[in-house]
Amino acid sequence: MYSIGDVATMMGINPSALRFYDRQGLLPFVARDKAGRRQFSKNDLNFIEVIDCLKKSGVPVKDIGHFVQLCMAGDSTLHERYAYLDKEEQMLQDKLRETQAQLDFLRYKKWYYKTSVEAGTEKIHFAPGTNEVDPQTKAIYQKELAHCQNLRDLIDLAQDDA
Amino acid sequence: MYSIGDVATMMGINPSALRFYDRQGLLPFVARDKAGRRQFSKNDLNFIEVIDCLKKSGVPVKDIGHFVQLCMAGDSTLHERYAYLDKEEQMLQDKLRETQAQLDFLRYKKWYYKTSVEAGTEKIHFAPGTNEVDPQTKAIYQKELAHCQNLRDLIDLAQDDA
DNA sequence: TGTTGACTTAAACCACAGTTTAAGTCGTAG
DNA sequence: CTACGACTTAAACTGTGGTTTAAGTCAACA
Repeated sequence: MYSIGDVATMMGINPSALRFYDRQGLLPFVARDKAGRRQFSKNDLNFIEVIDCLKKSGVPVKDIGHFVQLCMAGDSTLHERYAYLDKEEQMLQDKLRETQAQLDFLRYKKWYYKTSVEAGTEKIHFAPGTNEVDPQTKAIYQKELAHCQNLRDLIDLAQDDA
Repeated sequence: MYSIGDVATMMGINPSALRFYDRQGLLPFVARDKAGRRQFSKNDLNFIEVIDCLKKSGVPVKDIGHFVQLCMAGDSTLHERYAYLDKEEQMLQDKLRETQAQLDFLRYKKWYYKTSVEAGTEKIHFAPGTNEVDPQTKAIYQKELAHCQNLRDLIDLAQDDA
């Protein structure tokens, strides 16, 4: 059995946060000693691992509470629990794709600034006679990207960025 | 030139959110017409694309404001802007790895529930004579994962999950 | 020449996810 | 036996990221 402080240390979660989760119905399984102190079992830690994973995946506290309720209800909710995790898997896969898209865009801008730094001015990307970025700039990057061997050569500034 | 409503529609951002970003100093470059209405240029949309990317990457509004200030300051900040995006690239790469780790864990739990549903009870994963998950359960999954051809066969329930 | 509809502002309001505070209860080590 | 540290609660507070409201301005169209 572990105290709330033990769990907080082991899981890297603030004790106040654990009490907050308890208040929100995420920890209905946690036992208490005679003095009313929370006593976490080894199995409780498995639960908290799931809760922590869902939390880090961006699932709202109240939704996690719903899942915990299903867990408390026994074998009749097994299918529903599976379906819930299946949905979350899809969410995470989407999130992974989105993050990748943001990374791709960020790398384009890194290239934009790498080449600007090398040229000493951002103007190399402006449409002639304006202070606006040439609409073709991104297409140029994408062409270079398609032809390049090593992404790092394309977007990383040599050494001196430290 | 585009109105705030045009931009909101094109970028999929609430007009109120755009005004909020402006108040927070994220849109100092936006022009106004005689009546005080915001007029967004094509180049402003490039900026908003960057802001939107950073926002979706989880960068706090005030940090984005700092980056925008650098952009306003001209060529002398090119290197700093590059370094900023380089740091954000690392952040996003870390985030990608974290999300992948959460996905891996979620898939373990999907397997846990798939096999439980197939058995009709969660008890197949409990240590004998207890109501606690056997500490070896995850190791069993990882062994099966290492040997399996197709992840979907391992963790997806046949058809009827619809 | 109204009267829409889209815009403007400041200020109030909201949800979410905790964190902090204040007051109190235990168990144990000196 | 008392003092300390770790725990308990309810309630107040915080920060972030907006959204909503109220009151007003303006351009264009019937």
